[in-house]
Amino acid sequence: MATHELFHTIYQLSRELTKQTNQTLQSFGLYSAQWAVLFVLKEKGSMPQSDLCEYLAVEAPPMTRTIQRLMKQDYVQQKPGADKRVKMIELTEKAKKAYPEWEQAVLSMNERLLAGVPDEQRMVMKTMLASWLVTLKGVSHE
Amino acid sequence: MATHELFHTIYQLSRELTKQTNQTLQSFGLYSAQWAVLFVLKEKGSMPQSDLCEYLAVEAPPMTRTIQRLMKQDYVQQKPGADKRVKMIELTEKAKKAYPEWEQAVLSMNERLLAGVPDEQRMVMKTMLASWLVTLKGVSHE
DNA sequence: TCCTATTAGTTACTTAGGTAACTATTCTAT
DNA sequence: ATAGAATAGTTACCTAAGTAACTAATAGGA
Repeated sequence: MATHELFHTIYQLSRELTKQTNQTLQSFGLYSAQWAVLFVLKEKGSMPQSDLCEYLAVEAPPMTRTIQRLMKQDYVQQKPGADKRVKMIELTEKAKKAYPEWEQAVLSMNERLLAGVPDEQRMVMKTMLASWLVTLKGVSHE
Repeated sequence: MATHELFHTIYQLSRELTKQTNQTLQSFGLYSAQWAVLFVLKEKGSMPQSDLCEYLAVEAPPMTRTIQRLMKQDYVQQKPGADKRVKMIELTEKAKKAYPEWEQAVLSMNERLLAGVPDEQRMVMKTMLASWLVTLKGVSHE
């Protein structure tokens, strides 16, 4: 098969989805990378910065930057952990209050972007891509 | 469905594929964005810079940068078009000579990364993602 | 014809992620 | 108990894409 096309399509999709997410979040003064962090913190609660990296599969430096910006906006705060190296990250009250509005905007955007795709296809894509990603990470990890 | 997961997976996949591509091209002194341009020029021949943008769905500024770097490496040259605004871009002899080696490296990488995925699934993914991308672009275009 | 709108490309600045090199802790093995 | 390895996080610098604002050239309409 022409593997080029598959790779190219995934790349294009990723960029388009990020662009749309940024547009959606623009009115809240947020960007996609920040949203990803806020989403995880909402789901999982307080956690070390390194866990955020692992969860989002992002290296430490970009995470440092994203968190510093979220702190500047008072959406996130850090508390020293028992281990003096780690910084525990958690949502502020301000963020918790604003969160539902953000979530609603993102969810309705997701629905709009997937409007033409039947639920079955969404599931198939999600399953195939996720399992491929797992093997992909596994291969390069060995 | 949990649309978050699908979007997240696509984003992760895109980043992993780009990273692997960069690693593969590293020994040739090339990066993924440059390779994309070289690939299109090889397939389509000489074309205006704006056509390259359209083909790769990239805005003009990043394309300017990528091409300037490719010119510095003597892999690409620009010739003025009949319209004095346009710059026609084409591969140099040096690039044409080196191309097969690059292509071979990328193709074998693609096969390696897709090793665990049966051909049927590759086709299904490609088809679904491509058609989704088209509708996605169409929606935001209107 | 000439004035306006459009198009091609560049420059400046932004978000976003990556690697390398570094500091400061903590863990481990002798 | 301590020296060396591993871990958490930061800083500096890289590729990469985006928008806004700009220049230069072309196209189109009054």
